Amino acid sequence: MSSSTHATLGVRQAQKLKTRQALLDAALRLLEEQSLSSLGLREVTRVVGVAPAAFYRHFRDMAELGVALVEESLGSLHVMIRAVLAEQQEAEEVIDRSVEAVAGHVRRHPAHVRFVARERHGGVRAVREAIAAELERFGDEVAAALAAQEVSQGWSDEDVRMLAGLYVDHLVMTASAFLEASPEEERAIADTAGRQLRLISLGRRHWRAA
Amino acid sequence: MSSSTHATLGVRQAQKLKTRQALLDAALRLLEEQSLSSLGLREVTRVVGVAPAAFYRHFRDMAELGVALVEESLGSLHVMIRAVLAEQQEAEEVIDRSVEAVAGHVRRHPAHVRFVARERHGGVRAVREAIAAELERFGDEVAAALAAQEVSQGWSDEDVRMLAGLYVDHLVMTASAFLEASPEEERAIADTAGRQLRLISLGRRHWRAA
DNA sequence: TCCCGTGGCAAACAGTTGTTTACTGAATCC
DNA sequence: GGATTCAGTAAACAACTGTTTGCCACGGGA
Repeated sequence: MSSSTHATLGVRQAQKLKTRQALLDAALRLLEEQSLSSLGLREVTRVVGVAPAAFYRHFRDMAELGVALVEESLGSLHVMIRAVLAEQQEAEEVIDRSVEAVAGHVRRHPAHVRFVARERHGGVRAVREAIAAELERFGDEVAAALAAQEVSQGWSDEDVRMLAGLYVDHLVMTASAFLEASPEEERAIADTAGRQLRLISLGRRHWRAA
Repeated sequence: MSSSTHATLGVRQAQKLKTRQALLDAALRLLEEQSLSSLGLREVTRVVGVAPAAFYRHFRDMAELGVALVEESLGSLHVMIRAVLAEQQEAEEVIDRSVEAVAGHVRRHPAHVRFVARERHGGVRAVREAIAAELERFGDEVAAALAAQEVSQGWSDEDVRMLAGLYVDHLVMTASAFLEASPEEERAIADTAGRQLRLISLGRRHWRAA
C-alpha cells in the first residue's frame, strides 16, 4: 500500500508521515468524546503505540496538532461545498441537493464535523482562529457563486456577503444537527433545513424588489 | 448585605449558598479561557480559597457544576428573550431593537454567553443536553409568539416551529459573533445581523403567499 | 562502504490531578 | 443547654500529566 508515497518521498519521510497521520487519526478519534483542551499528549501517543517524546517530532503542542486537524477537517468540507456550488440548476432543486450533500458528508466524516463544531468556539485560541479563517474563506467562495447568479443583479457586494454568511452559518448548524440525530430523526432535520433554506431563498428573491 | 437570604434561610444555608455561588463564579471566570472538560475541581476551589474536598458538599462532579451554570447562563438570556417578544411593534422596528438587545446582553454577560457558545457542542454530554433542552424551550416560546402574529395566519405549526428555530439559531450565532468582536467591529456585526433578519422576515411575508 | 541525519525510545523529572479519610467547630433543634 | 447536624479542613493516596535527557538503529547521500 501507499506505493506512490514510497516512490516520491522515500521510506524515511513516508514513515514519518505515516505516524504523523496516525497521531492525527488517534486524536480525532479521542476528540469524539472530549474537547481539545482536555486532550493529553500522552493519551494520543498511547493509542498510537508510540513513546510520548515521539510526539514532539511532529508537533510542538496539542494546539498545533489541532490546527492540522482543522485543515484536514475543513478540507473535505471544502470539496463538498465546491461540488454543490458548481452545479447550476433550478433554485428549488439545488436546495434539496445541498441538504442531501450535507447529510452525506456528516454520515461519511462524523468525527471531522464534530471536531469543527466543538472547537469552533472551543478553548484553544489558535484552533478557533484557524476555523474562523477557513469558514470566512468558504463565505467568500459562496458569495462569489451567489453574485454570479441572475437573482443577485443589483445587489451590493455587502448584501451578497451577508447572504453568504447566512448560508455558511446555516450549513454548520445543519451539519451539527445531523450529528446528534438518531437515524429516524434525520428525515425531520433534513426537512426543516430544506424549508429554512426555501424561506431564505424566498426572501432573497424579494430583496429590495419591492 | 443579603439580609433577605439571612432572614428566610438562616445563617447556615445562607453561608452554604454563598460558597456555592463563589464556586460557580470562579468556574465561570476560569471558563473564559478554557473549556469545561479541562477545568479541574482543584483549580476552582483554589480560586475560591476553599479546600478541594469542600467542592463535594455542593457538586458531585464538574459536570454537575456545569449544568448549574447552564441554568444560570440561560436564565438571564431567557429574561431578555421574553422582554423582546413582549413588545408588539412594527416588524421593521422590532428587528433593530432585538439586535440591540442581543448586543447589550453580550456586553453585560460576556462570560455567560461564551460559556453557552463553547459548551453547546462541548465535551461534556450532560451539559450539552442541558443547553439543548433549554434552547428548545426558547424555540417553543418564540414559536408561540410568532404564531400569535397576523403574518402567521395559515401557517402550519411545523412551519412556525422551523422559523422559530431559524431565529434561535441566528440569535446564538449573532451573540457569539459579538463576543469575539472588537468594539469597532460591533457596528458591522449588528448591521449584518439586522439585514439577515430583514431578509428572513421578507421570506416570511411571502411564504406560500405565491 | 562509511558516515551523517533523524525518527523513535526509555527513563527520570517535578507538578498536578480526583478522591477518601477522620477531624473540628459552629449553627440548629428540642 | 445539651445533643446533633453538617460545611469546611488537613493530610495522604495512587495515578496521571508535559517536558527533558541521552541513546540507539537505520535510511540515504557521499
